[in-house]
Amino acid sequence: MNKTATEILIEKNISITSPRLLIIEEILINKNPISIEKLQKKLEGKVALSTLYRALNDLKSVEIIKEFTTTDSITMFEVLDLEEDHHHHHLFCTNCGDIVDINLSKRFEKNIDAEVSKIEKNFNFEIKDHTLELLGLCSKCAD
Amino acid sequence: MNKTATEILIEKNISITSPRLLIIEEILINKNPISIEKLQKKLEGKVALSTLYRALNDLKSVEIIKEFTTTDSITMFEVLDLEEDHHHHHLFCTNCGDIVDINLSKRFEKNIDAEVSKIEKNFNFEIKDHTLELLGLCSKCAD
DNA sequence: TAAATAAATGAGAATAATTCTCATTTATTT
DNA sequence: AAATAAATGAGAATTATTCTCATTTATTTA
Repeated sequence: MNKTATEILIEKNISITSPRLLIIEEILINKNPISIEKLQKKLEGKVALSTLYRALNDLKSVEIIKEFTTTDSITMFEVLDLEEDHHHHHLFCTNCGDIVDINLSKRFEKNIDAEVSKIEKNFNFEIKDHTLELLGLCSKCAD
Repeated sequence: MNKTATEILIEKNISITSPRLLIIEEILINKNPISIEKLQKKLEGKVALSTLYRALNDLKSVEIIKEFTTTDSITMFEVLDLEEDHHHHHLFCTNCGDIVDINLSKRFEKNIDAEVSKIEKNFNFEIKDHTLELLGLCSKCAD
């Protein structure tokens, strides 16, 4: 069963406040990563802008959420999946900006790992993580 | 043989000015993508900051360079490879921020394409492009 | 469970990155 | 070489984000 926002805060041992709950819930509702812009709109009137930024940083520092920036410079947030292995990849709609989380098959992940170890040797790089980013049009935007 | 900065500007039919030449040369010298911060430092005293930003936008709009943002929000620029197929991937050093261009084997690219078409169907997404981002430590930063 | 303490919030000021304005300079065309 | 068009530099304006501090809310203690 899914954790509630309150449970998540308790688990991470930080105090339970209304802005934090609202923010976590909003990101959870969205299921996929959400842009700061959308978050702002959704929480308009409920959470002050300064609080939004500060609370997002608080939630990041206890690893409840993760921030990343898209290749075209949009700041996004996603809830970190606490229990499961949360390695995943992203599907970007280059038209509306929506991002969808995807998992690759185990078999293909193994393929990637094999290729990655070759690259590690060739480039003398110690690779810790990877993501495959897929860019295109979501069903709505494809018409 | 490699094109000179002047030749690149002529080819794209935009006027040849000293800031544009200096910027292209600086990005070319670096071989790999360069951050706006580094570019700024390198061109300090030679190109006004407002000109730097404007010229970068000009060069982007005629597709001489490409801008992208790293997952941790650093703005980067790279010269687009005019002749060759320029599909490539990036190796990110999470410590010093350096980025190295890499090519995957043809075989592995085909693997990716196959996996990607499955995902297209499953998610009803029209995928146009992909990049594999590898995150880790470059040889210097690994100690 | 109320009082004391600690932490978080909201509003707006401060900062940083980027874009805009406009008078001057440089490039291109005639 | 003169006329026209385009680009530059300096600093003002804008936008995203962080910071400050008085007030409010949450947590701890008695």
